[in-house]
Amino acid sequence: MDGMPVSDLSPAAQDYLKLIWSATEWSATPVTIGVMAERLGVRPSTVSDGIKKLARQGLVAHAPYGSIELTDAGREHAVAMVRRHRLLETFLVDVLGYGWDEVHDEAEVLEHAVSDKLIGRLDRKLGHPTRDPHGDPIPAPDGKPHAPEGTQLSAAAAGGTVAITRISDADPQMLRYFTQLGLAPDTRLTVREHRPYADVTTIRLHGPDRDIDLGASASDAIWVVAV
Amino acid sequence: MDGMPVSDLSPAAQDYLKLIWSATEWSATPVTIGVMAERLGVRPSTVSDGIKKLARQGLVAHAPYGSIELTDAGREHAVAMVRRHRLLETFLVDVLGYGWDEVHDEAEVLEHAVSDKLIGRLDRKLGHPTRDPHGDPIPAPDGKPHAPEGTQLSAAAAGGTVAITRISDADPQMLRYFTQLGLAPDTRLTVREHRPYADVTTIRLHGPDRDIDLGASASDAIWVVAV
DNA sequence: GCCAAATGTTAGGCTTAACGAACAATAATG
DNA sequence: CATTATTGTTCGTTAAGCCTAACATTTGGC
Ligand SMILES: [Mn+2]
Ligand SMILES: [Mn+2]
Ligand SMILES: [Mn+2]
Ligand SMILES: [Mn+2]
Repeated sequence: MDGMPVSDLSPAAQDYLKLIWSATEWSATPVTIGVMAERLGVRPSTVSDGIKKLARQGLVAHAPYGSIELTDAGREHAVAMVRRHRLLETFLVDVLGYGWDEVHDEAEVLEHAVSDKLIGRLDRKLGHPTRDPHGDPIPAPDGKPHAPEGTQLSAAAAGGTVAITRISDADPQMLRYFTQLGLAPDTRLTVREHRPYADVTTIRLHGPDRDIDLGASASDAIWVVAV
Repeated sequence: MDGMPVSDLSPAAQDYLKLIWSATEWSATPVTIGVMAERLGVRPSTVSDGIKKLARQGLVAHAPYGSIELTDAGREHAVAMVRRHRLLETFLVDVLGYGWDEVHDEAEVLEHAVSDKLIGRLDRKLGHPTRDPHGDPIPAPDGKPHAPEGTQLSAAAAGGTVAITRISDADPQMLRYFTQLGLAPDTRLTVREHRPYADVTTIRLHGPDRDIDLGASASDAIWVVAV
């Protein structure tokens, strides 16, 4: 029912691996100790120690002051955690009626507490979903790599017609704002213009045919593909 | 939606309180350090330390070498945990199709990871259930005391016709055996006889009208009420 | 009622995950 | 390219939760 490694790792280790994997899912920015500390809300010294231990366990490759990369074993654990996280988010929205802005923190805790059996049952109950409420792909049980496509809205060519692929779930407040505007995965729109120094992107929503101005943080959080 | 204290307690503390409450739910045996160590699978020294800390926090009353009792504050936390545990078990059976013998350990972990919001949603989704898959009452959100009734089958008067109120979920193997026999909460039966030194209780199942011999451990795990 | 057995407590260690302070290495700036 | 700023590492400490071993108290058998 589920082909991935049972995570006998600590919650902290699971979060480290998941974060390293996720950080390179939509952009190629190298993962540093500082970035990890920032995102995990702990001090760099904590992450430095933690990464050293994961390196000893053969889950990451890391030379002092060097960059951090997952080994094959580490990637397996990471993908398993991403799958758990996204299936749980999908469950919370589809079955328990949560809003898409409410699920991230709940899943962040639950992902460490659920068994592989529960994840298997959830997957079946949900009809083997392939995307979570934010449009992020849900890895298959065997951890098959999936090719995420799309670019940030802020980098999309003006004039093009696109569909939203995913929206970063990092900021619940922003998600609520997007809900108000009618922006969600699969929404279609046309990129009207990028105003450089104002850092504003103007888009036209299809359907209601409304024009919307988005700032840099918003147009960085939205990923689109040409349709 | 949920009236009970948010548990900012550690998983270990939550389990301690839940155990103390549960231990006196169906019998009046005093809760000792030894009993707790046994049931939690840790050493008595560990429990002794833990209880001392809970006493300092005002959640249990305990003088050295004395008996252990919950304070009002401790009872509130305990009942909240019991509610979580039993709602989760019910969810696993009713929604995810688990067997009643498979839910205890899963709920034992999940109960520490779910938010009050999730518990509220679960409760609504399940239609505000009042009993868990083993027949145990689910405390109301406000922690209202519920009066569990019934006696152990081993202590039920011979000749009487009774219904099963609850079956202890402590031993999954035994639960599977009961499933085979057709014994579950609400099953009706007649107590035929107790054979003293053989420690065997013979019952007659209504419906299939089968006679079954149960040993001491089995007839201690089943609680019945007269019908 | 005394003494041994059973039960509970204390003390000292271990591990994990966090921190801050001091230090080391790398990157950026003039 | 030298110096400063940024980033990462190491080390000593703390707090939980667990353990074992030694000790204290209570209980129950005689
Ligand atoms: Mn997490
Ligand atoms: Mn998501
Ligand atoms: Mn538990
Ligand atoms: Mn139960």
